[in-house]
Amino acid sequence: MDLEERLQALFTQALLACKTAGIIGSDPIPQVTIETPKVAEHGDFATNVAMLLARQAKKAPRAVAQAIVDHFPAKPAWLRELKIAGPGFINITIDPAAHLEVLADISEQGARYGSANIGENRRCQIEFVSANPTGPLHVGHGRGAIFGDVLGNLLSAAGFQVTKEYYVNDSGVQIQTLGRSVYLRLEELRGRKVDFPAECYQGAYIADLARAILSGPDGMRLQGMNEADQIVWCGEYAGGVILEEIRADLAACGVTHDRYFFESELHKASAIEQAFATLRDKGLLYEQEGALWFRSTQFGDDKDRVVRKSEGSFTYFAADIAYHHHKFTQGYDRVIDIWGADHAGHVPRMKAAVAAIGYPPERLDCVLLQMVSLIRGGKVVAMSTRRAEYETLRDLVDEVGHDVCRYFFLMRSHNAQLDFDMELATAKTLENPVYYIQYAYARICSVFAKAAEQGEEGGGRHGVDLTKLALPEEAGLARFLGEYPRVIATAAIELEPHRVVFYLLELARKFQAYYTMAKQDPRYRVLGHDVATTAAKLYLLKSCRIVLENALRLLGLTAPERMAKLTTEEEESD
RNA sequence: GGGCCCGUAGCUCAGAGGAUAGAGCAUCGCCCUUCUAAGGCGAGGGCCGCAGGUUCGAAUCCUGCCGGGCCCGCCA
Repeated sequence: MDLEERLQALFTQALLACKTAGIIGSDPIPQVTIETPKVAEHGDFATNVAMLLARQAKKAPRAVAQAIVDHFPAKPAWLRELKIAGPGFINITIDPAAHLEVLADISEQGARYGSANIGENRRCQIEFVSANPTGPLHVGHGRGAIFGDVLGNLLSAAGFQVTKEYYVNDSGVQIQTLGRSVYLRLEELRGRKVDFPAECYQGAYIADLARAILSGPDGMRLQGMNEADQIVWCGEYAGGVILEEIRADLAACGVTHDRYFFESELHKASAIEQAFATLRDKGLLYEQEGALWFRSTQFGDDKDRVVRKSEGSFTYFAADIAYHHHKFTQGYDRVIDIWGADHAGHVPRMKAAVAAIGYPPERLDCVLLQMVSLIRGGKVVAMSTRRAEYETLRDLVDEVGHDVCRYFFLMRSHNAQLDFDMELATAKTLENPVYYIQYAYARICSVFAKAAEQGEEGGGRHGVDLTKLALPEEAGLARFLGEYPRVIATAAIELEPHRVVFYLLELARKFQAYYTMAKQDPRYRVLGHDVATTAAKLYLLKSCRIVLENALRLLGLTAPERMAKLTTEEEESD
């Protein structure tokens, strides 16, 4: 139990005592929240519970606070002082050494430190990227890919059994169009003059594919097929090749899915018909103007949706219903879809579908990622999928590197639009927060290397004298390390990985500040003290290293033990 | 016209009922005999879009308005 939980328990006891004494009414006592004051003079912790109770107690908030303090259980040794302040806060001061206790937990739990059991081992599927295999991934997909990957790690750390899945639309119009696009380029190569239609994929990669087919073993065989068969073959072939390229691009930024689920599997298993049977039994399907409609308005959508077009084919949404039906029959307790903000309008219908097939819609979360703009030279790079004028994810990763790419996609709330500023990501590497964080980690490793060199012992679990960590920054650092599990828990509950990014940056800052103090004040040096002091300081550093490493791993960033010296801008101009 | 997201320092953004609103970048000043100065310390800079309301207390919750992004198909 950490300090906040212990304080919460003590205050709850005090409130019960007040209730027994008749000072506060018989209403259920409120949840005691322990917060961290922004100002140091307000103590280590504070609670506002007296102000919340003032109304029902019909007393001034400060009087209620006084009563709570009077009825407080016997103070444990680590609790120094309770002080009533301001409009009715109770400020709490604790023995700084108490903050250091967490170091033993960190040391003991190692890579597991920060994990929680919110998920209680429930199964959670998270679906992301799911781009149609009709062309390379662009930077917008990159955000979804890295966000999804890290959200998966986060939920895994929070105690869910996570499966990361990619839904592949390998049938339907888009693959037909892809096939036709490749086929037409093939015809061009064979010397036929063709009008390349606007709705076909314009990118140069289409012609590249056609060229590869023509010069490959299938080139001759295709000649013997009729046009329709050639188009089908081209679609399947190109889709397969492009999907492999997508897979490779994802791998280049450290994203792997546990499973690729193909839309064609749904068709093979007649999953759409089966899902429809369920809906039809409930009277949720009806025909109108030759099309088949799903009564999504019964579940809060603003209009009913077509699931089978009047020309007979299913809509994309029909397959989505079947797919989500499938997800839940697979035994997932929880399903998360990660979509671009342009799909916001799909959320009500998807939730409606989940409810209609008989699952509580809360079991589906749709996380919407706002749009990404790539900034070069202070200007937004115009992108057009239609004209195939866009920056690919692969080019971005190649240009800025794996870690910077991931960090930049993760550093914003999913509700905020993301400006991916290439100037910041590349040219100003010295101010880049990614390197700053990694440098903190490398510095710790370097101290340990030095310690080993000099034969100084430390970081061991036994016999560490924590009283040797008497500097205020040391208690502060330990305290901040102690907040890590809470950050993970909140981030997991809110589905907000960026909270971990901000925590990590702040931890790096706190460490760097502490470390640099040694330049002015030898007490801040880690090595070179008496054995017990050095051992204690190394023990603190070991904990910092564990938390940095755990957070970096969760975000999928590398934790380098040393960093190559980069050149500064002045040096470059020499 | 309707829906979703956003509006906070010069710029990019955290903070989502608490006390004196934060960080990075940019600007200015100071600090290297030492475990990596790729660093640290400090300063300036804010009607938290506007107007009402709820509350002991609002950047945070509610309503309206203004500005920006995305969407509103028997497309995917």
